[in-house]
Amino acid sequence: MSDVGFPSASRAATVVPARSRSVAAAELAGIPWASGLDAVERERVQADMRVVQVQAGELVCRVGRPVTYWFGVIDGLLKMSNDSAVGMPITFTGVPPGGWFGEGTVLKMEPYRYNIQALRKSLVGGITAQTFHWLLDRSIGFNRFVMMQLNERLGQFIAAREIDRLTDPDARVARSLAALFNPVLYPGVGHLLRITQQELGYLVGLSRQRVNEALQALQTAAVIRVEYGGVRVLDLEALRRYGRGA
DNA sequence: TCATTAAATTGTT
DNA sequence: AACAATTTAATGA
Repeated sequence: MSDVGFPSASRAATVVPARSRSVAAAELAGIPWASGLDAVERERVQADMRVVQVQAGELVCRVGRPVTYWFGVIDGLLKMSNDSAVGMPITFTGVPPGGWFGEGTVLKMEPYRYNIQALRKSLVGGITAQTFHWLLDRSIGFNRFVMMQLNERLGQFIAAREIDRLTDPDARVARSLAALFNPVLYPGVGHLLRITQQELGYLVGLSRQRVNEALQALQTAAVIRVEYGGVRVLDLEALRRYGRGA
């Protein structure tokens, strides 16, 4: 449960040996919002971006910590827990590859409002808040990405509240999966989401057995296909509507 | 590259 | 929660 090796302004750089590295140009091309940048912007981002591998259970950022980076999942799976400082945890959201988060807090330069922890060994990238703002000031494509991101996430939170009220476990699993397959928020996922049934159970709040049962039902309904270590979506629209009227 | 072994994940009780 | 079956990853010839 230690912090990751992003050099936070105050201490981490001295406590944790630099586990972060820079990115190659080829890797940068795989990052969703990087394709819309011009050469100058891309160069600065490449110089600024740090990539670090986090182990399962490690915290990427903690509530109340000063904002230093805008983060994104390059590979793996993170869990965003939106718990209040003292109270009970409120919502759990999975963050699959292609997901970038924290722009709300980076924008306002407020402390982080969530805990983000790795559900499995993951590769996380980040750019500094300074570079984030620099991009906002000059790249229209970047602005468009962030705007889409904010808008889409709003929809996600509304959907998440609805999922919490659902009683049918199959429907809960279906909707949660649909959220993870969101092509706007998580362009890195594609049609095959790498997630174990154990991890899914942890996100949805169900036992692994029940998740397995739900996945089988969804597969029978020809909405998804269950694969080893992952789920393939066959009909995203049907997955979103599952448990409601067709 | 292939065969063997260990580890992870799944399906079932 | 425990178990067996299956799939993947790691290892070494």
